[in-house]
Amino acid sequence: MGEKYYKIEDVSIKTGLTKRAIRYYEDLNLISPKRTDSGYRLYTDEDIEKIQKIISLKDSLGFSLSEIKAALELDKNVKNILSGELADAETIDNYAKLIEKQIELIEEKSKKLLMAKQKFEELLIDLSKLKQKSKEVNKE
Amino acid sequence: MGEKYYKIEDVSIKTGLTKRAIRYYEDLNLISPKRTDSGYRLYTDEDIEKIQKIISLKDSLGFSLSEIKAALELDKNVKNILSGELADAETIDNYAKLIEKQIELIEEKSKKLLMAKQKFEELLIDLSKLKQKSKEVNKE
DNA sequence: TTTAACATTAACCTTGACGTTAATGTTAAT
DNA sequence: ATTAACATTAACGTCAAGGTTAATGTTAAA
Repeated sequence: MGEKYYKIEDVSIKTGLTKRAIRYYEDLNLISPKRTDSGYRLYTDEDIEKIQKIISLKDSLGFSLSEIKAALELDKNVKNILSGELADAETIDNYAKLIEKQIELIEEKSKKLLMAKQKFEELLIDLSKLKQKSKEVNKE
Repeated sequence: MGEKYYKIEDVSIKTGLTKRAIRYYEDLNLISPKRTDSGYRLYTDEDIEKIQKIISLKDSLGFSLSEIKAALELDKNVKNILSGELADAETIDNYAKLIEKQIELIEEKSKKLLMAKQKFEELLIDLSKLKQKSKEVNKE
């Protein structure tokens, strides 16, 4: 199968990350692109999707790169099990608990986010009321 | 009115931040506690609430301290206007736009958070199905 | 074939958000 | 009056997440 490969500059353009950041993520074993014989990094579409996932987790969840690594590995391990890799009941239970923890963490963050949003929305409403009033005053 | 004041160690215990971090936030002008004649910092309940707000913004939104500062100042400016400080229509509009931006940012983060949550929930479901199957196999 | 535009590693630099240590002052209790 | 347990500032250290620079190799096009 003829897979398409991208060089690092293309990936940089596609993802918005700098080349330095992309290489840094490789240092942390977050991604592992192929190489040409001469040593150039070659990225697949999958690699790029993974990078975009990383960006999203970093920006939205405020996760550190090492937390992201843990989450991605958890995801991968579970998917391996789901696709046939054998695992005993205890292992499965442990993974399930880890996932539950992640979900709880996300829910907590969601809640706080919505609270912050609500505060801003209230401010906005108050401001628009104020604007309305000042308009009426100027009419007279 | 006899306001209650806390010293830095109490604040540290109440908020979970280290004393170093609390002083650092003061360096960044995020908080401005009173001082005793001898120079000891004195915190009010309001100060503590503000610190808790900062912690929440930092952890849930993944905001940097300077972003938090901007958001808190925006909040304060708007509240000043709402409580009587005069401002022309343009100023009000500008603040409104800034608030809208914050809200959009929060919505974006919320969306991504929920997507991540959903992925984990799907994993969890698949895992529990798998567990069910392995139980059945062991019965035979 | 030489040049422009890519790529590589290695090494040092920077910024944010604190940790740590040192030297010293203050307060409350004994 | 002394001591323990607080407090202060100042200064240097650290860690994550890259930025920047230097020296060098590769590739595609003119």
